[in-house]
Amino acid sequence: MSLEEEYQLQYFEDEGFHRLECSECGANFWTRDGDRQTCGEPPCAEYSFIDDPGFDEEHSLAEMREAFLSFFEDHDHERIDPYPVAANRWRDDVLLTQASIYDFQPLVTSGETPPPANPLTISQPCIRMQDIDNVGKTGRHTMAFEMMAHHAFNAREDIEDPDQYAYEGEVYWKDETVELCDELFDSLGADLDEITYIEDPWVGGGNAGPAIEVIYKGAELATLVFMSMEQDPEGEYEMKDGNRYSPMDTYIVDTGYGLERWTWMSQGTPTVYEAVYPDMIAFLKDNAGIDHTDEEESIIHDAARLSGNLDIDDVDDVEAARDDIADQVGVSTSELRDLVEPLEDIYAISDHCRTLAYMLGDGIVPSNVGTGYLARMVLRRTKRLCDNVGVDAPLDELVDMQAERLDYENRDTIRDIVRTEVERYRETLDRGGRRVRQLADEYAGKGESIPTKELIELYDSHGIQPDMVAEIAAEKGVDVAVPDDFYSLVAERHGGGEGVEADEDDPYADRIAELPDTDRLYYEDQTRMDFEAVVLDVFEREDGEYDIVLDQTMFYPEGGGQPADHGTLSTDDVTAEVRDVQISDGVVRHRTDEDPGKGEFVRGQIDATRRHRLMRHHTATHIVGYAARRVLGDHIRQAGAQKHTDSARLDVRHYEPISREEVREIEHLANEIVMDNSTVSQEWPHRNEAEAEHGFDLYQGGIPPGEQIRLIHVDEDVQACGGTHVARTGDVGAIKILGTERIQDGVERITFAAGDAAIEATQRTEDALSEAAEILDVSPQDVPETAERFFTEWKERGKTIEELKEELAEVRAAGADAGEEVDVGGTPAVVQRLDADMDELRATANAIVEEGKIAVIGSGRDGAQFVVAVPDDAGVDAGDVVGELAGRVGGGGGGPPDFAQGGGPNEAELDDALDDAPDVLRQVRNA
RNA sequence: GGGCCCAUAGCUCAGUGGUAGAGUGCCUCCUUUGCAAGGAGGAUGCCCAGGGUUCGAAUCCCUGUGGGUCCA
Repeated sequence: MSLEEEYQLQYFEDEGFHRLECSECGANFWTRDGDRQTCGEPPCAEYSFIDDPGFDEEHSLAEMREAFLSFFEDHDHERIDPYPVAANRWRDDVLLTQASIYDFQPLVTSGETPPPANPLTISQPCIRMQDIDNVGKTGRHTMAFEMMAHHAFNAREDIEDPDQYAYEGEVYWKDETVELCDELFDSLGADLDEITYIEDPWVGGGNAGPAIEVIYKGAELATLVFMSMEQDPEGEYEMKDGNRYSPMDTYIVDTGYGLERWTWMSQGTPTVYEAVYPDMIAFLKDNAGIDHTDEEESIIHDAARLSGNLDIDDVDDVEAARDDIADQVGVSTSELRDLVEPLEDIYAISDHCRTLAYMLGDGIVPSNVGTGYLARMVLRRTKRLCDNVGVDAPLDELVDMQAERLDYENRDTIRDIVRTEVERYRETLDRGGRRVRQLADEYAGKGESIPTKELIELYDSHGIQPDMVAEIAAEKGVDVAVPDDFYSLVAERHGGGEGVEADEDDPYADRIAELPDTDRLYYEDQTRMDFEAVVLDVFEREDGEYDIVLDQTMFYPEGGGQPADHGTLSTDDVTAEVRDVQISDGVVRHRTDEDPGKGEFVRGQIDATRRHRLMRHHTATHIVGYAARRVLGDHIRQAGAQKHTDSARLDVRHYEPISREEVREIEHLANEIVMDNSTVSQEWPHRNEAEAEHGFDLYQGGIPPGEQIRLIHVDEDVQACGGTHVARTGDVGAIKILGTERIQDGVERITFAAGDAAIEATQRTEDALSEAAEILDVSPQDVPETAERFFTEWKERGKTIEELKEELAEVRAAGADAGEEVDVGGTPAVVQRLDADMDELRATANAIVEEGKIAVIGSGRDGAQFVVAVPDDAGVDAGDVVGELAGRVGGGGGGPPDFAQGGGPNEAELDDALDDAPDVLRQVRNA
């Protein structure tokens, strides 16, 4: 079954639309103009709005956004504030927000959670990294953009249980959506006859549905998606991805209107960038000293208009079209290139700076993982573009220009981060440059070019772009051939083998699924440590332990970085020790050593000391996180946390190491909050209200499911949290930060202890110090100074010993107590036993050689060891001698011909071996 | 989260199992002296930590720590 009939809209009929087929591409489309030939979308048609804007008035970005949002507000839509560009703040399957619908996935689109409003309108900042190479060059690609949209969330009315989903009934569907689109165009003064609605079914992420592309004057200005089907092997519709789909109970209007395109359309500038970033472009041109004559200006303008009319979808097309365009505007290709390329860089810089402002403004910290890595990549690319085109304004200032325009409040932090990153990049380049120069020298010496293998290594392990290698190598006159498939070669190095970790098989998942959700009493009263319950089921495990399911429990199951409670479950006959508690699908399982019996009443008793310690550490984690945010900046966000009974750790995103000074400040502030002894409160608001009031910073520890979420208030800090907490901050007792460390780039770990654990931790540190003080026999305050003195003295002593050994060796060699002296083919040889360490043996042997004699020294200090040293021209290979001698003591040895060492374990054979040494020497000489 | 690279003198780095090196900077002296510089000599080191292999480890293996980098 096809989707053709899905497009037979009443609205089209009422308005007298015609369904036509494009003469170029064959696509079906709807239009008021019955004589129309093509669908209107490049390459079937050309842009017709350059120098001839499609709307009545010119709009700036802000004006166009406002026009759109207020239009939909006037048509009964609620205006929603945009979400962060860091989509991983509310979902864990993507890094960046790439469309407005991302804001409502997965919980709203699946019907689990109601939308914040219905219908709604929004202008959502988005970042798409996949077009990064095209930005600036094609005239219309941007990495940062705003997707203006209106959404309506519908649920079918003919389903069995209307309460099954978080929204009910139909708000509106296809006809109204197209009508709204048409009216919006009309309100801006567009020529409605020029609009085409192309049938273009949509598939993505397991969903599908009919969709319409809206084309006006050659530009795709909107996409209207009617998400209504899900993948289903039995489904009646086969879509273009080859899979089958069937209708869903929920169906959603998902529209996307590109703010930049609409703004561009209203201005008719040659490129989208000029419509969106007029101020920034003017600033950058001035800063880079780009100044065009009127004639040049008109060449650039014409070239841009021409390339806009071409089907230019990526950089390769630009290159291919350049000759053609140069020809048409009447200049040489290289002239055109020289005029246009600096502008392309400036366009890209403007766009990238806005991208960075979004990312950093939303609290992304550059790092080598996740969104942090994407931010770093964009930043480095932008820096390269600036250097390339000769923009010398500091990058942090450029990003700040955009951050200011976007009304971010954390502009100082953003500038700080950019400065830190630029400096870091400079260091990487320094390091890389040195490395490349060295390699270039090496290959220049060999008269070869730098091989691909080295290029890959330089890029993959050291972050040096191949073109940079080529540049530096050229200075040294060395060739570099960069293969076309360079980046796929890099990818190859990373291999494919993704380890799929299978979830642990739950042998009784079916039985668990049938049990009711366990009533979790610890949310009602976090301080109570005993309770009564009925045993609903008992599962005997293979290891002889039991999993007990109760109707209700006070036991906290492991979760949110808080370990499970321990304690006991007892009947009159049995007391079962609870050693672990887990929750799955709302059912709590208590791991015990005894079976209290299914159907029995049990009394539960929590190990109160353990729980209290965990509660203190959990509340303390919130306090420390809040204090860190106050001290280090608003970007501070939890990257992970784990509580224990004797300490806890909090990982936060931050762009530089936390200094000792900052640690002190955080500790002070944290303890002030403790001393304030304010109430720690919990509430269960609707998630939409919670998000509206507190933003997504709620989800520090992960994104909880469900409509109602639990919020914990500690001082001014609010977090969605499922853990157990003390009643007042004062109950935490005290907070002692034990240390900070960088666990990965952009993530700092703060380890701390709370309550009695803080005291114990302090005592441990003090014990260590006082023990050290005792050993050094000084007071604790003097330990650092004394340790330094001792260390220095120890080093000096080492040097003195070294010198003395050498002197001793010389005296020995010269003295009469030298060992047996024999003649080996005219060269005197000294054979001697000297029970000393290797250093001394070596020194002695050297001293003997100085006198022109062969030295054979043996030591029984540590097994049997030999050193053999031979003066020049003695005709004896020291390595052979040592090899022979060492063999006799069960070992081996070797070394250069004039100085060898070796040994073996059999010390008893040492003297015999030394006795044989003269013979060995003669043998080796004759060999 | 995964892959790769690196850790040796204050700095930049050589050193692939056998006596720890170079350049630069530093110190002293000499020459010259307005400065820059030139010459001679000298001092530098827990070779990141711990374990293993070996007669012997800066070097090989394992673990950890710290840093860098690429990818999702």
